[in-house]
Amino acid sequence: MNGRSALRLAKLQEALASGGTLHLRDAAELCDVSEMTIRRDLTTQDTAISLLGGRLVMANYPGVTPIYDLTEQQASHYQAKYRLCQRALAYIEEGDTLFIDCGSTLMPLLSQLSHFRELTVVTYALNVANAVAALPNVRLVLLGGLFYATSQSFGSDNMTAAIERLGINKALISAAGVDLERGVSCFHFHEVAPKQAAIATAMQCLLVVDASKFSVIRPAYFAALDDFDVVVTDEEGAPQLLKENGRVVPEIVVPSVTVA
Amino acid sequence: MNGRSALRLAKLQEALASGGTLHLRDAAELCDVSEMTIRRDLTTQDTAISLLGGRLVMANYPGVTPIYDLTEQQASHYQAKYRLCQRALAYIEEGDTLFIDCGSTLMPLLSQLSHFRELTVVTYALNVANAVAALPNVRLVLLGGLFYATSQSFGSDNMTAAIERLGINKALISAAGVDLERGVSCFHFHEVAPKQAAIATAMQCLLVVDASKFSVIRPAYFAALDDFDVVVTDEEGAPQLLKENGRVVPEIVVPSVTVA
DNA sequence: GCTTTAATGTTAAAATTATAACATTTAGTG
DNA sequence: CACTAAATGTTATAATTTTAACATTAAAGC
Repeated sequence: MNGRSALRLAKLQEALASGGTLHLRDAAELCDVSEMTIRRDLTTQDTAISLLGGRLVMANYPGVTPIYDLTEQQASHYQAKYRLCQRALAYIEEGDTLFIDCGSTLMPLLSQLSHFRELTVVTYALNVANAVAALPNVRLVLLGGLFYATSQSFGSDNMTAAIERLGINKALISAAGVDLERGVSCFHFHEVAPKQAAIATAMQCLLVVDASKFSVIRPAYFAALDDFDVVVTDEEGAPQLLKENGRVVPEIVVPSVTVA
Repeated sequence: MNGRSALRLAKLQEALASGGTLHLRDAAELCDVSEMTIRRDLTTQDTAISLLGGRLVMANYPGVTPIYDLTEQQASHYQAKYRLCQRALAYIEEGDTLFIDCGSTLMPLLSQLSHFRELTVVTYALNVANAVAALPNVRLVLLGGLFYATSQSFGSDNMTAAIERLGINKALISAAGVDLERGVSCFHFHEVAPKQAAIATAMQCLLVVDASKFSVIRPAYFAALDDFDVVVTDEEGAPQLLKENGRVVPEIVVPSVTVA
């Protein structure tokens, strides 16, 4: 290693600290060395900076795009999710006040909300908030508290009271497990209060889950299946699965597999 | 414009929502069109996605690297901000519970927090929360409410009560204006309650402002100058400016201009 | 169903970026 | 001060990305 190299990287890191990119040629000029030297600094030394298309960007830096490639699988997985949300979208109307649950299931829905004139979204998830914050037509209410990184969501002891004060119209709930006997469950206990409060206040409750969640039980049970008005899912078999044993289950919507 | 194009972009946006990059060739395959079409989508339509070195990355997305080029001036401007925060950093100690104000001033501080073993950060700003959420060693408490896009922060009527419940150790406050007579002010009224509550509860209050804020008055006054224990600023003239008229002002820290 | 236009695809050339090999400079050592 | 080794610079070449022009296909209107 090399002291001068480390100094150069520190300088560049400072310049990039609050975002933005710096062209390799400018970085070289800034440090008064050749482009090749900067290149070598980046490959030789251990740094938070990546070179992407001739530009230096912060990688693996808090809150900043990590530079890694999405695999094709990962990318195509979004397609399935996208279809699921497309169906849930049919239930959303102009002017609604929506409760959006945490997790990744409902994320594809959010960008679609830009097509409405005016909506309100209530959430306790950071990733949901970020997506909604970018939409000028959607009023965002974030329920704060202590941050739980695993679910990218917040928990607090007055979550229930905070939710009950809001005029939530429709609740879109996701889950990690759905079982006819035991009901609907998730991984984290701090999610129970907001989910239950939302289900209690909302006029209409939608459970949005892909079929892999059926017949699965997770640690934190939060609702019975018939607390929901609609179950939106993505596989043909799911309705039968739910209806067997002669049980009454809510309306089930399965997006047709043939989507353009 | 074109509906199909918008759909493709929404799809790609979803795929990129949680960070990472997607190669143009994979994006084309995912959408089942040619690379050229994706290229055109990105240049024709208004999108949060940028093409950088053949890879799609999120740009201008909350908490994610905005893709713009830093001019050499800008790059050195970050150095100034960084130095300002570097000085404020000297006041932070292991185990502190920090209140971090909204705005861009304190952002360079946040990445530095990774060097501590354990901290707690309380904030009502989305950009701050995003930066802190990425730090595994920092406990994050976000004070939620209605989102105000202009300041990337939340406002609610029980902000004061929520802050008083927390054991905040040190408050790092930023401002848009500082005036000897009128005191310290900001742009948005919803920021007043959290700032005041934090100043009231914290054991130590730091005002972190660059010198351009002096002798400036903004719509929402929230504190007097001597409500603070320390003023951290970045210009030699500032202390004199504050001390004239024989007024008592808090300890002032000016980062030395001579930094390697 | 024909015409027209918009959308998409294809190809080749230009520009840019990455890699590798070798030349030169600089710093340290006896 | 020469010698050595590390660091940096230079150049040429290869790979990739961007741009532009034109061909093809699909959609919309009459």
